Amino acid sequence: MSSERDDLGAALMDDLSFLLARATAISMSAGNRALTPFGLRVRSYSVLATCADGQRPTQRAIADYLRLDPSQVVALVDDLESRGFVQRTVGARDRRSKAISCTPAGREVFVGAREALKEAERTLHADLSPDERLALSALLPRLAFPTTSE
Amino acid sequence: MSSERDDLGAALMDDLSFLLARATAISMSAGNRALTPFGLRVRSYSVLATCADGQRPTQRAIADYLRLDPSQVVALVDDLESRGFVQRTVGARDRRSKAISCTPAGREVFVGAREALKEAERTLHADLSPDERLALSALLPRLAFPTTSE
DNA sequence: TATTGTTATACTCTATAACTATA
DNA sequence: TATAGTTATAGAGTATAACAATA
Repeated sequence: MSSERDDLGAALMDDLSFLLARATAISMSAGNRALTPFGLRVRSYSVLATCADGQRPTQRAIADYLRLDPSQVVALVDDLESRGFVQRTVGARDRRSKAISCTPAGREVFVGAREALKEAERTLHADLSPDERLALSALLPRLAFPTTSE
Repeated sequence: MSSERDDLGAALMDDLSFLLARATAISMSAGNRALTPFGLRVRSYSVLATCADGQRPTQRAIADYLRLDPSQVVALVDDLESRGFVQRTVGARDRRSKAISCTPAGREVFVGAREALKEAERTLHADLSPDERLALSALLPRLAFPTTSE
């Protein structure tokens, strides 16, 4: 071991893309592990989260927000719907669209899953100071939702 | 349009994992696009970067540093080697290991690729202030190389 | 016995294109 | 014509297990 960090790839250490990718890999790995007891993965959890607070987003809105292709959302909603966590409802005004709503069962699993995720994140970022965490909470949204049209 | 950001998933907006994942997706997409002219992808570029400055890391060291499975490194090095960008050399002391070294051709393509990546990143993060960029450069390594053993 | 690289396999994720039904 | 959802498919990334050569 002895810290691979300093030894290799000096060129990569000031590469925000690389750092983001590595941080995300660690985070997703821990997240998926934490969500396993709930039968969810980071991906399906995030879909559930878009409707868990009582909103009824269309699949298109979910796709845009999560930055997924609409066809991926189909599969994710299929999965969540087959387990009774969400429901599709044909749009009233626009009958092409489907509003996704969270069932009580979905809401329940979401609440537990969210706690498990938060706990995993706490463990993972235990060595960050409150200030650092605050700074990240302010900075990451800038990267995740850039004004520059991707 | 009209900013999907505020509308959906309030639960996700304070979720560092989600923000990381979304930022990474944007960054990787832009990175892969920028690297296309060089016949590289973010993944193969990062392997090249570990030896481009003249170091000769083993595949195992590369796997640890990039957080890849050793079997993935095999495929990536195969690809880079087949195009003459890197070379495998059997380790002198430990004949099990293979030192990966960068060829002049590899070095050349790396330099161009690195510039293209930096340029893409500049465009993507154009709306960040120098202070914000500095803060990210300090914070992201903390997430990418946590002291907590993953 | 343990480790490096390798092969193989299966699964997840990503990216496209095309189709349907509505608008 | 254009858009929401869907289906299908191929390619890239991830995760495991097992094996040969070497330590």
